[in-house]
Amino acid sequence: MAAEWDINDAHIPFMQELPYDKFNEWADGHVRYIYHPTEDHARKHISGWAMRNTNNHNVSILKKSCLGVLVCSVRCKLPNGSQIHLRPAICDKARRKQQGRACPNRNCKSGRLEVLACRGHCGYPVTHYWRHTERAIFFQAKGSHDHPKPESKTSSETRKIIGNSGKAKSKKLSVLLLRDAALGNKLMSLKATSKAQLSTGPEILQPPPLIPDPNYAESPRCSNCTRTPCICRTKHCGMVASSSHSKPSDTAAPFLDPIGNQPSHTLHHQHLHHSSTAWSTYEPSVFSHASNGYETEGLGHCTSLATSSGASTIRSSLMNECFHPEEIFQLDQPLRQQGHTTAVTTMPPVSQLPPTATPTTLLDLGSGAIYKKCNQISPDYIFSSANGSLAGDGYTHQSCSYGASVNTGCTAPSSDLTGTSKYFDNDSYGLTGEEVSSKELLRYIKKEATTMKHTIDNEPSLGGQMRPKPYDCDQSQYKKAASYAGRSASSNAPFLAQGISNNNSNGVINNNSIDATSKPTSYEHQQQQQQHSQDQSHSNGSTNYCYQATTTAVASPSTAANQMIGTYEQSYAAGAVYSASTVPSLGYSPRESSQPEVHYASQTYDAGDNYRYNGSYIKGSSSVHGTGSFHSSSVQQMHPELPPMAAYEFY
DNA sequence: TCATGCGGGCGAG
DNA sequence: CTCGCCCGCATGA
Ligand SMILES: [Zn+2]
Repeated sequence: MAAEWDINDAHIPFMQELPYDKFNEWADGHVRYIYHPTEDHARKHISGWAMRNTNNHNVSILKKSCLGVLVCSVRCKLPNGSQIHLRPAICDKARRKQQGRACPNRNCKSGRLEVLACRGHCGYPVTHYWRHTERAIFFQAKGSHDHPKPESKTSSETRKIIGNSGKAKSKKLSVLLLRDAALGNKLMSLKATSKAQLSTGPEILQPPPLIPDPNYAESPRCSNCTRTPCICRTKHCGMVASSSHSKPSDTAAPFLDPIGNQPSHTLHHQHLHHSSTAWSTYEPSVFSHASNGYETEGLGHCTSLATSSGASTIRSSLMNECFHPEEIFQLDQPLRQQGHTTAVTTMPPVSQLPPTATPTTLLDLGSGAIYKKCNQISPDYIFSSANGSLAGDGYTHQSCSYGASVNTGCTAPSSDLTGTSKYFDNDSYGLTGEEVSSKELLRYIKKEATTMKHTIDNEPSLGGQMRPKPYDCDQSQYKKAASYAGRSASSNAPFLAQGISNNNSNGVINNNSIDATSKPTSYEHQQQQQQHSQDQSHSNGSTNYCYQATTTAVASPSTAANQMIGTYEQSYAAGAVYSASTVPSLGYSPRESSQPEVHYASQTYDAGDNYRYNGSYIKGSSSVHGTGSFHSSSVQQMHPELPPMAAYEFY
């Protein structure tokens, strides 16, 4: 896992080989993924969740917050037992319109659609961050959705089409929903029945639980918050519910209330089981979605939670509660009968699609969990433990990871250099050049510079520290993070620190860095299965996947080669070095723990920073690099045109 | 009409 | 300062 990096980091460590993750449409929980620049879904910032763009005052990082899901005010149930979970319109205006509409469920007379707000991140909507670099598209999610999955875009689109054709849109919709649900349920049931099925999505299934556990286990923190003391409400599936509790009851409350009535509240209180029940209502839809992503969400959380709590059993129970495959199936048929055979027909595809179309989602889940650990752990641990060394686990991981990364970095470095050239290439594409000139850039730069300096010294730590922050609940986390950053900076982490703040922070730049986080997924999958057990151990043990720290990193310095980076890169390189020494790299990899593949080298920045800024800020423009060296990793989220280079470099 | 991005601004903490 | 959010503008389906 690449947990090491954080999107906000001014400089992300880059690895020679990025462990690209499969696209996860339903990323949930604190996960980080690294997608290939050519990954279409990633380029489009697609998500099964209804994510709306939010202004974080950071050109280099696109931030999106979850709008939750449209549910029936009465929480009516569809024939199959599932509930309606429509996709909220991203457009505020359109969403308002949606809200007053009558529930599409034929059987629901009085229900009206209302938005079930997401408060999965410490009481606030789950946020997704996208950062584009030449070689990769970095994705990071903060928070675990405390609501059912909304209809997937594809399904919603289908509905629209159908609706258009016919009038009984609502009805048709309901049908569709049911189908979706059914599919999802089926899928779920299948999953539940055997992991074997996982094949396509096996990862998904397993991962979630596993991942969560470790993370959870390791850190006292709540998955959501990451913080040790869970600020959030989360805890279990209950996360949501719990979260509501814990957190701000306020926020939570609203959330619940809307639902209607009882449900949410009860659920929360009840906790898992109840929650599960609650979810169950939702779940159907969720699952359906799941087809795409797979339900990781609902289940995942639950499972993860459960697992953490211990409960394989729980899980099963949850599954039962949540899924109700039987119901689903039944439903399906009815639905079909109702009509839209077409829809039905479509459905199947959908179900299938998930795997194919949205296969990534599966992975994500799994990976996500893993990541979390790494990420969360490292950061948290780091913080908590301090440094180090110890920390054992977390740290160790970090160290490990870092080390690994470092190593990689080292190795990478050389490559990087070459890469640098690549960067240029990249730059060309990515950045237009422009520079983002904007104030922000300057700000970032300043920040980076400052941070860089610090970081440089410490870079290695970066990953670790930085990351942690991300996960944690915002406030505390952020704050902490910041503090950490500072701390780390002193120590090492600086980089990350910079970036961390998503929102307004400017700091971030695109670097390339990737962390291993993303890898995790890949690893995760692999690892997961293998590791799951490990993961847990992880916590214990340490290492796990991750990152051992090999020192190899050193090479990285060479990376400095990165000259290109000039600034950063070098810094990174240095960082890498550091990492080697200190850092824990994130390494994702568990892969080899020992080996150095990764290379993150985080560079410190110095001058380099500027580049980044350029790049990132530029977003596209930055051609800046022109000189070649830049890597331009431009951040531009939007255009990831560039193919990933082999090397990474920094952006 | 919307989905999406961008970015100014405000307010809370 | 950091964040969350509201709001408007612009673009492209
Ligand atoms: Zn959400």
